Amino acid sequence: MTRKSEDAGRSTIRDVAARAGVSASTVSRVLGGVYPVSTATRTRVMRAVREMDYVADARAKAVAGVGTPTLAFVLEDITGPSFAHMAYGVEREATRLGHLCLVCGTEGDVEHELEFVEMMRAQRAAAVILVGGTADTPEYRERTRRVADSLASVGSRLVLCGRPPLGPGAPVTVVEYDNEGGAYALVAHVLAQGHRRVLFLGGKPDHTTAQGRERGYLAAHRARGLDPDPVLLRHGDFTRDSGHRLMREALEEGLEFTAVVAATDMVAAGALTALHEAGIDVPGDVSLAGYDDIPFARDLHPALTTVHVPYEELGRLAVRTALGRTPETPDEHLLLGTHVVVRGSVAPPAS
Amino acid sequence: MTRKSEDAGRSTIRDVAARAGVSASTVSRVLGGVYPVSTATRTRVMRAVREMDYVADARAKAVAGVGTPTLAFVLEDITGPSFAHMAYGVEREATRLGHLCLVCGTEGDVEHELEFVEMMRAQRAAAVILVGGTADTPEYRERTRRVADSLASVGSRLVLCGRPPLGPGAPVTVVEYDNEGGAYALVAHVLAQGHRRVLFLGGKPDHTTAQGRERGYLAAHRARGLDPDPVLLRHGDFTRDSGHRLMREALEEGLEFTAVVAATDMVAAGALTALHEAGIDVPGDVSLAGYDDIPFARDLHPALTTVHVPYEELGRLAVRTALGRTPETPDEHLLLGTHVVVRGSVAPPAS
DNA sequence: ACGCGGACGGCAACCGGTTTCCATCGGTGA
DNA sequence: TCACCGATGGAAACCGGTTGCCGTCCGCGT
Repeated sequence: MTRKSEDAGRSTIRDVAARAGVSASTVSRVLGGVYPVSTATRTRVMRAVREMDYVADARAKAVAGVGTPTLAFVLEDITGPSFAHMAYGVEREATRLGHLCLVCGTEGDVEHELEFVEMMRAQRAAAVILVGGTADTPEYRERTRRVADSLASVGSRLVLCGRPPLGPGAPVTVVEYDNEGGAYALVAHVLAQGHRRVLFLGGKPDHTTAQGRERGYLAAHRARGLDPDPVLLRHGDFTRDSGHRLMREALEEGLEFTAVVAATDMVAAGALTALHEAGIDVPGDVSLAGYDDIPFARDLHPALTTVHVPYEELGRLAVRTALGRTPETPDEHLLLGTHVVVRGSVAPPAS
Repeated sequence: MTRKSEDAGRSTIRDVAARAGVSASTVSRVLGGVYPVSTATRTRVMRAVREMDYVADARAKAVAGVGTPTLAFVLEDITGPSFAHMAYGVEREATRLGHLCLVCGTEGDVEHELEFVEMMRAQRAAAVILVGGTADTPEYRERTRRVADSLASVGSRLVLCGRPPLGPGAPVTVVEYDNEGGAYALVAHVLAQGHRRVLFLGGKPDHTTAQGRERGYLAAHRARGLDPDPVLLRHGDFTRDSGHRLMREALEEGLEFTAVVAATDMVAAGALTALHEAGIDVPGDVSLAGYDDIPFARDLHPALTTVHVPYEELGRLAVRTALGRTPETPDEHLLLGTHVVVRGSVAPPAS
């Protein structure tokens, strides 16, 4: 029966005080570190703390107003490489700034998203970061604006990350990257190689990220006085399987095209495999480009020409701007740039 | 001056009580839902709640013992696909069971890991899940055992996920997958094709996951009465860049081999690119295999033969066994199986 | 020797909830 | 008509911390 086994369970600050023969306030002050405490007392208290392996309950501290602040991160699916990189940036920056980091997955379900936000409001999270595109309907704006207000009313801040702003007046921080601009540059590059029938493998038609990239695709055509054939616009989602399926269908239909631009690298990866399966050479017969520049893009064969998006930086920026603000700070709207990364998957058309 | 603008900030349960003309206890009871409250009172309270957009402070509830439980997830880098899938499983299962999910990234630094665990102890997390291999030294076991004890003393549970157990007696749940077995099966498959010089691109020499896979590599050889040339064992880390570099170096050295087994799919991806860059055909000239079966493995060219690891299930299982236990439950040690997925990257050697 | 001030530490109030215990009230059966 | 009972709601204690306020004690200067 060692002395040690007397830790009958969670011990409170008063238990520690009793053992050290002082009051709870003194223990609190010793642990706090600033208030003057005599060396003898401090030693006794610290010994008791050590012997009991005491750690103050962070929740109680939070109630008293001195807790570790928390920040919440709500996304669709952390499994997607771009989301994972944003999550990485968010988490790194949050812990750098001494915040805890809560993560919630919504599976893309708006109801879940609302539930999570409400929970985070109850948690009094310093900031709630909503990540990823969504359907930009009037209801969305209305709803999200209410969410922003109710978060603001408990002192926490809503951040929209890669998601459309709500118009003026909502207490919101927006951090976006330029989907349209990136797609424009990418498609311009493809067109400059001489391609004229460029298949676009997009995402859900009402998804803002997908829409932005699609707009870039169209704009790049128009800038050259071209008007792309509507049958070249395909819609799916942002998964590898979607790219694979869409590509296979297009091939089976006998659709004519000399280049493919996918809405994400994942989609491009699936499409590439479908092309390979059909015995089509890339970029000899067909060129292919992606979007996101995930690490794997280099390892596809041929290496994928794509648009680099600074996802990690995006995440870092989201938390930095959200946390480093005073009530007077004007609402910010940041737009990060992207750039085309030219690799081997785009070449001039065959003939 | 709308009536609404009187939400001067966070409102407490007493504010709600005042507005509804009842006591705080009554509000608590209405919100709690079980205690008998007259319809009239309930209505008045609910109206006040709605008008003030009140949400009870979850931290305060937690102190009172009725909070949303929380679970913590500590990993090296959420950017790795296999980690991301585990994270997904953990998060999904946690929210399914009504828990919040905290995530911490350690960058592989043991000090950070310890700091995080201490924070989670302060948070009174229901469970702390430590994810991913590590250096299995006596100090590690000693230290981790202390961590497990101190977590247990505040009522939370340590879970080791894909990490070596600590020996008997530590209050720990272990959920592992069979690194050695998977590597054994994979390498046996490669050897069965006729390969005799199989390059192994491993991880850090003292990393348990890397060690397990390396042991499988060796065991598969010995089972055939083979004794692999030590120069065929290379060490790096689990990144794509490591695979790329190791492969290039081996090529530059003029090392002889007819097959390559990489410790992870990421490593394999980098290696594949290095092989392509050197003009080597896979699997015509050299066969290649990976480990993890990340979604991308199918889209490499050729599609990667690899070992499937049920990462998502691993994460789910970790939280399920950690949370669904009573103090009497014996400490569990689960070992999940893996299986080889044969695709196109392994073929018999050239001649 | 006396007064003064700073160092130290305890009491009690507070953070924002929950819950036990008890008082009140209206209705019912004898 | 009165005693009794169940339904309802308030006061106060509690969860586990922090901190303002104040009393005590000690050492110092004059």
